[in-house]
Amino acid sequence: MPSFTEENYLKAIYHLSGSGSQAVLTNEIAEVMHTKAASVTDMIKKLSAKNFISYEKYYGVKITKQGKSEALMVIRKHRLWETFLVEKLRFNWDEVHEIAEQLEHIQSAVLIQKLDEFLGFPTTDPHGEPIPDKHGKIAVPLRQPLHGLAAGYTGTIEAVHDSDSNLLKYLNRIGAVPGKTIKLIGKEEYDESLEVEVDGKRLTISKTVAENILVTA
Amino acid sequence: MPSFTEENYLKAIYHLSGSGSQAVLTNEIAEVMHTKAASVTDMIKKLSAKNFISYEKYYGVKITKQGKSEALMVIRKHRLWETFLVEKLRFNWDEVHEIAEQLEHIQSAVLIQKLDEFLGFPTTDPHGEPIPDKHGKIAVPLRQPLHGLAAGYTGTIEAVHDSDSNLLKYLNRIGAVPGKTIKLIGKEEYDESLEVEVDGKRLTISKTVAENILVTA
DNA sequence: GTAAAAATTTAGACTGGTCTAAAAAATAAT
DNA sequence: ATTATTTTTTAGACCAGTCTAAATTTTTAC
Ligand SMILES: [Mn+2]
Ligand SMILES: [Mn+2]
Ligand SMILES: [Mn+2]
Ligand SMILES: [Mn+2]
Repeated sequence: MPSFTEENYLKAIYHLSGSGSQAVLTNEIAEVMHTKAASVTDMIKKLSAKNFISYEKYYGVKITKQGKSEALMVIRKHRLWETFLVEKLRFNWDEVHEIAEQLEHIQSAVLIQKLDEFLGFPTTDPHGEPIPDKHGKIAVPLRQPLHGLAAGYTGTIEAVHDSDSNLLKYLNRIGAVPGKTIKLIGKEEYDESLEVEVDGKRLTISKTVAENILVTA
Repeated sequence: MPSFTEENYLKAIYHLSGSGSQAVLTNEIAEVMHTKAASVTDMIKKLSAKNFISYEKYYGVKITKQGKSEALMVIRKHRLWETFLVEKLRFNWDEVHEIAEQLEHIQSAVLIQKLDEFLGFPTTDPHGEPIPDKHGKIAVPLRQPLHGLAAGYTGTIEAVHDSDSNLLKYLNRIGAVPGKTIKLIGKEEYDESLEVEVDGKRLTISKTVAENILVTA
């Protein structure tokens, strides 16, 4: 079994690799883990020794089948707990990520199965992210950041990035939540801000915000 | 904030001290923590430096007001999570202790308040143990192990010790659960087994079992 | 009251995870 | 092609928590 810390590394590597396809570099891991490259190299060796990743010196790491499976189980737990916190305990969607970071490491296969059942086998978490099933199968939806699309685009908000509480509070305030239709009216060249229409309301959002809104392709 | 490990030590010391009244010896702690006396001495120094306990060399430790408060919060979380697992996730009462040992260390005051509310502010856990309130106030009930009482005793089962899953399965099978009336018919001198009547049924229980059943005084 | 036994503490070492500073390899610039 | 820069790895250290073995203190036995 991977340790608490190893689970966090595997999750980060999985996400950085685009669900396991590309190789991930040491510095990329260091950045998202808020740690130093030297620490990452140490951990990489441990994960490699346990066959969770394959490692070629100076050329980054690739997650293995086994590592991917572990990562997906942690992601499943994280998203189920977030759903529980919002649906059952009535948390706001901006308050749950940090708590789920802890809950995702509780070890008990039965627990997570019963939790899944209790929640009615949800398919997405409060931020629109898909929840892997008990076999680690996950629906990989086609979607892209709103920033980068051309003016005239119309689509549906599929998910939003969940790690910044202030962003989520803001998105909730302007009604930019998963399921809503969003139109891209125009782009401002100077600061790359976007003129959009969400839920019938016209407003301007910054580049940073637009990068965190994921819409249908 | 105390660490994961420090919380487990504080909880053990609190229980061993009889809710904080008596001093606790190094070897007692080592035994319940499944560790060695040398490790306990090391930890004692850390807990003492943080003012969770007061420590006199060679004469054991006493838990402080602050240490007691921390211990009670961990106990509160443990018992609320056990209640959640049984009441909401439909676990059997013998399956929840180990999982609650992990869940009790999740850090979030809001979480535990919302959980308490979700459960309808329960006052006892699935094994009959009282749940401290958010201020750490706990009802200290008068009760004693069934073993040691005199033949002829009649009373109510208040609680049972919860750390052994096989014991709990057995108690459930014979109907010796909190709330039930229990009569002590007689004692066998040889092995200190007891002849009892639980829920109208006559049966013999061993000394070990009787030590784990807590009844009204 | 001294000796033996038991309990406790110290000394030194190990693992997991982290860090800084220095060395080595890879990439970019000229 | 050599130099300069960036990335990555290694070397050595630290902290939390644990261990074994040895030293110290307390308690028990006679
Ligand atoms: Mn999250
Ligand atoms: Mn985490
Ligand atoms: Mn318990
Ligand atoms: Mn615990």
